[in-house]
Amino acid sequence: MNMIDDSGAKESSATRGAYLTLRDMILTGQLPAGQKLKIEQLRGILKTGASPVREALSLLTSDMLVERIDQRGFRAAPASKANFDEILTLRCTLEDLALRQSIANASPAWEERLVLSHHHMKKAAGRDSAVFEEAHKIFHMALLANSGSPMLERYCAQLYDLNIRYRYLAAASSSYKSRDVSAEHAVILEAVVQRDAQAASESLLNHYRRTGEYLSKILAV
Amino acid sequence: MNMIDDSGAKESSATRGAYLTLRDMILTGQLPAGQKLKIEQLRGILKTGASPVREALSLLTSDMLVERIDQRGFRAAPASKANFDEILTLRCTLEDLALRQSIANASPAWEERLVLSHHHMKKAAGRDSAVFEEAHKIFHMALLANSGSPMLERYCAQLYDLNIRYRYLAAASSSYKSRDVSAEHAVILEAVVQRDAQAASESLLNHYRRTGEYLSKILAV
DNA sequence: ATGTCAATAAATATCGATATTTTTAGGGAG
DNA sequence: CTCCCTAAAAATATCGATATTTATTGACAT
Repeated sequence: MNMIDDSGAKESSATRGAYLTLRDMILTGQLPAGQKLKIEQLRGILKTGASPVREALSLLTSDMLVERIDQRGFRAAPASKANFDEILTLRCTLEDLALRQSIANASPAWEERLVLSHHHMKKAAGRDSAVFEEAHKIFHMALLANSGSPMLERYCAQLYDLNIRYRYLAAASSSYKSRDVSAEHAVILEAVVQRDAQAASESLLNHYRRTGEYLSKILAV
Repeated sequence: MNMIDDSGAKESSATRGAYLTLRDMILTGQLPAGQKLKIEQLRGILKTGASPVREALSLLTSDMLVERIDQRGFRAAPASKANFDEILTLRCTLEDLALRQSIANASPAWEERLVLSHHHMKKAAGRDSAVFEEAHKIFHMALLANSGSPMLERYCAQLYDLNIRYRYLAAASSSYKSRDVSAEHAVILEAVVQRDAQAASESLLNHYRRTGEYLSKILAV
């Protein structure tokens, strides 16, 4: 009956907490790709029982962030240039589809949501990297959020996260500052507002491919 | 040390056993779409502890066959015409991509594997429905298995299963006998052997869309 | 009647202990 | 020196019991 404690937020369930923490640790590289994830070890970090840890790892399997080998435990999903290229290709295919569907279903509410998330992202530009990352994801997901296709959006979100992981892996988000990504974002938004699906898709895909090229060099095999 | 017992197969882990059984029960409709999945109830059916059941359900979340509502348990993923249409669209997009990549990477080994799986499927045509279903899936997955893109193949396999579920839902595989699907399969295979990506993709997508139309009518809202 | 609230029942989530399995390490035989 | 087999250690997987949370029921006041 004493939930007045710690962070103030609702730590709904131990499993969910473990899931979110582990997810973050893998995305940011605190848990390196390919590393064995031992239950006892994680129990220590997450300060919870074995069941929630185990269940969180099972859930992370959905997101392809963790691999499960029957009877032999879990490991952080391995990373490779081939995997990165695959993610980029899939992202281009699926986001193209999602963006076009979103534009086809365009509504004032969606447009407003887009403008707002773009605004928030711009405001977060100078701030803490983690804050910007969050806003950046929200903007990009908002672009796809009107497709009327929940599964498609889920796949896109998954792939987005997998891609983020490579960004962290390739040297703590230095890629953003070196290029004028904010101009690219503005171009995408403008095309969407104009309901120009072709232009929107092209600029979105180029946005990804440029970052992809950059990361590819760094990941060079 | 006495593993001489029952079925003869290796029931590797309780979790895996539960996963496979539950998966089958959901795909075939023994566990109806949207149904609440209570741990105790499943424990009885699967004759195992709560932990493996829970973990199996978490894993089925990956496959979008089970929904997890934090603190409120699990339920079989709901089914709807909208969901069915979404699956069909995604399947067409992703399998098109996978098939074209597979053909681009074509090799004698892959071609032989294809011919064999096609042969096995034909032999299984008259047999038990479950046997044919298995062979049918293997043939279709073999078409995509040369894409060099594991994630893409995983998505395709997932979507294939989700689609199967609707077939069961729409009246126990009567759709197969009513149409000459075996001819369609032969056409696809032939196009692939000829390395004609365009023709292969078109016949594959038509194959799906025809079945889709048929099911759509039955699922009529 | 109807809506609210407390008490009860049911189900989920979590813990701690134990059984199983895999990995590691050590000690001869070839 | 290498290979294989066995014993010990470590880690995973599973069970049974308990704590928490959600859902249900029925009494009571409006």
